[in-house]
Amino acid sequence: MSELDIQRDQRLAKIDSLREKGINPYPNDFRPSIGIPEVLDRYKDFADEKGSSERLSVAGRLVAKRGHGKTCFAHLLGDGARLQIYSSRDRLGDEEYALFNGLDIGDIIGVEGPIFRTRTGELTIMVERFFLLAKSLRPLPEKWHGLKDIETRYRQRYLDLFTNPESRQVFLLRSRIIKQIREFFNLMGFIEVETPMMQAIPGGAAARPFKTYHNALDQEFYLRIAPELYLKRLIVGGLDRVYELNRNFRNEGLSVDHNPEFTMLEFYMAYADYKELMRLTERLFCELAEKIKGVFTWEYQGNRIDFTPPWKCLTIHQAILENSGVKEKDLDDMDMLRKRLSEEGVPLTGKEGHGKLLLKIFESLIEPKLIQPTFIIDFPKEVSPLARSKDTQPDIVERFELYVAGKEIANAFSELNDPVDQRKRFIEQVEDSEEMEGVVKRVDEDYIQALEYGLPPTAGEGIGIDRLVMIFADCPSIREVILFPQLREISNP
RNA sequence: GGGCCGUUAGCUCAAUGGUAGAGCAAGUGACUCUUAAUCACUAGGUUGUAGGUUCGAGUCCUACACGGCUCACCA
Repeated sequence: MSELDIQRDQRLAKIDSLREKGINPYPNDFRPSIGIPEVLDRYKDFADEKGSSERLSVAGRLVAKRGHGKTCFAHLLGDGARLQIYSSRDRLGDEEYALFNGLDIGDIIGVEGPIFRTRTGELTIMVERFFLLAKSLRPLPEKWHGLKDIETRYRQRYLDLFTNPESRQVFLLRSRIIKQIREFFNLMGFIEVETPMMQAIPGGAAARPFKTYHNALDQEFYLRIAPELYLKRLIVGGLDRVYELNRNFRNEGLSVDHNPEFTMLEFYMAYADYKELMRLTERLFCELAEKIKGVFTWEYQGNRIDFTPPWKCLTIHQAILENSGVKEKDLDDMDMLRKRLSEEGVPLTGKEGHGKLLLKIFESLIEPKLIQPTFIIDFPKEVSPLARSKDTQPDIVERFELYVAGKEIANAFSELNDPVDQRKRFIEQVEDSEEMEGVVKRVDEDYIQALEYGLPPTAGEGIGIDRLVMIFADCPSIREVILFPQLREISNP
């Protein structure tokens, strides 16, 4: 019998013995009068060693216990804060005090009593009554080192959350960021919408989708890779400012920057163009920085990132010339670009057009070097099938991507609203695209039809929320900002 | 999918190819202001799995599983 089984059996035996005494080990009739962080705040200047006149009732997880014979100190963890409690045989009497000593670290309990400050200065509740609220059967991770094993932290996130305060902080930060983003867009008159996660034609991006099946409809669906085409249908429908903050699914490799399901903010604004979205994006990030961090600049993984506007803005050509050693005359020379890419070890199919080659050069040579917030503009039309062309340069589109810390954080453009042009580009896309395993490539005629009714001139943007949170929380991996990152299922042979 | 690294008690970690160990957690006892409480004693292991080499394997070799990093894939 393993150590774990022994401890579980001991605690199961305790449950039996409690039940014999008529004590329910899992009651739900205790109501705390105050949360633990509030106790610490309200009584932070309280200095009485004798105790308060008012009695508090608080609840939390027992995380430390120090018995001294006829007295016992312990700590309760609630809402991420720790509060000391003190029980003594004098106060509780023999029977109750024995029950208190029978509590295990990990148990959820409620206590009632006055508050006082110990000789060593710690705010403490004098336990007059206590209640077991949920018996814990398993030993907790080590009290000093916490839970270190990365795999266990992801698989049993609940343990990570209550043992490692830094981890808890990351997810509180994530929640505040998302709340602030919603507030930002709500105040600007955007409405939040929800569009299908299950799509017959996965559009709005070029990624491999997950496939699923609906029994009653007898039809295959794809989990969405982007909400884009549905959101623009809503703009056609007269919802002039919409945003959706929700999950996308892409059936691709996993990495520190990629999780198969990830959270994306997409928003669309009628009667605006990509230049306006650049200004809006700066404002959004500055507001987030100010409200969440209180500063515009902080360290991310050893690099100081400065969000003070205006941010750097480079055309994709400028970025390549500035950072790669590629000569200006070579930018239009497809053979030279190919040569350089093979030198970099980038695999090519041979079918890439000029725009695709440029983009690959940019992604392999430039992207990792863009540490400070940088807008990249003037993307080739060839790699932007949903973006509006520039009136002056039809091969270039009105589009920007935002890079921070070498990561793509946002992608935006003035939307293509010419249905004839859009159909042409969809057809080219279908013809040119490599056959992806199990994915039926076809033109989204329903979307074209919507465009034919008239899409107002519109600008739209997608922001990767997980990556944004990584930068705000200084996390090296996307798994640190996703509560339950995708891991392989443990197989039991 | 490739390469490198890792996997030892519930947790955090040790252990030249030679008897698997510590701290925390657990159990028993002592202790009425402790706080990584202290002190004494006790129990807890198929060293990720399966093979192999060896007189002898946690340690060396092979395969597999899971994870981390990285490369590839990736609008």
